[in-house]
Amino acid sequence: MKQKRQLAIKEILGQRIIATQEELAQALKKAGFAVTQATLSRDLRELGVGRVSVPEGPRYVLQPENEEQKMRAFLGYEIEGIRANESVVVVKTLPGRAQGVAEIIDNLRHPLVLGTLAGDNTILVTPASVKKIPDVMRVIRSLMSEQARRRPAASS
Amino acid sequence: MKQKRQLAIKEILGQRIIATQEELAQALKKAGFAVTQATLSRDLRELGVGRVSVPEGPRYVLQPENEEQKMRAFLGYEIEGIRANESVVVVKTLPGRAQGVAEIIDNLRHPLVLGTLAGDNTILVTPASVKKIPDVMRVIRSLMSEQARRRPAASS
DNA sequence: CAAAAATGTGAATAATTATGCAAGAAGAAA
DNA sequence: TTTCTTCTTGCATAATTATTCACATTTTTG
Repeated sequence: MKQKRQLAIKEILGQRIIATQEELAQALKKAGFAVTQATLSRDLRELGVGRVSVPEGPRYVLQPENEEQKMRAFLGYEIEGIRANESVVVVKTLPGRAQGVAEIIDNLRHPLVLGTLAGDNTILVTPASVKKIPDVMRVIRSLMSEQARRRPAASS
Repeated sequence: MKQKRQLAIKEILGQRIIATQEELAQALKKAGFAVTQATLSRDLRELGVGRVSVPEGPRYVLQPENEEQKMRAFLGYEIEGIRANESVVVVKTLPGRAQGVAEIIDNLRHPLVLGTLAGDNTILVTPASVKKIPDVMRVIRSLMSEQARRRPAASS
């Protein structure tokens, strides 16, 4: 039921203007989904729906999948490998993609990552501490995990 | 002062993660702007800043309203169709719009797209691999997604 | 200049959202 | 089936946001 309800939420938000979760609850009720505001709060979080205020008042909006999210969807393809020595982590990417991937890593603002330096197909990731290198590698790998089930990249 | 403060708000939101208006007030205070939550509520509305909840909790996000997105808003109208054979993807556009649309596709610098060649109303998109053709088509279709949503799909 | 209108703000509070907790449902394991 | 997890959800309430009211300041108008 949850899944269908969340689909219904997207449809409703795409159609009419919803200002509050209570209002959304009303609309859902008419569509055959009776839930409380608490559940909607959770649904909206899971859906990544945003709430923006405009002069006419607040309203919920489907967040347009932003550039970074789209980029992230392809990290699995772009990252060729992750290695490390005693002091830094090195990420190998497809040719010319290092800048883009580094950008995404930077934007994570992960406390364990001090910063990145990107060349053409290589990124140098500086960990907050050399002791955290395994953790940093895990973090970067986790970026690819979503894509793990897709077929491995085969180059032309 | 108000104008400078709102500029500062944008900067802060672009830099770090802000979960609440109180938190934003703190950050602003350090930047030399002492205001209350009430004022920030108004500022955020005027700025059109959004608040989205993610698994880690709520956070404020600058709503993307940039030029490219506006361009993309027209893509749905400009793209007439997307087809492919065993080796290339062909995008049909409105007369004279192929160059413009190809430009946008190029700017994606998507790893799965080697390059484009645009005529008057036809674009030839070369995929990184013929095996990736379905993915490439998906990518291009996703550019139109904003429009696709307006067409309410019948659902279960 | 004086009066009137518009603007900006804080304090208090109304409105709304997020969450801790507990309970029921649906599976998974034995 | 029984037991143990894992999900979902509602209730109550904590946390947060939006708004009303009052007041001060600035801007506009006559």
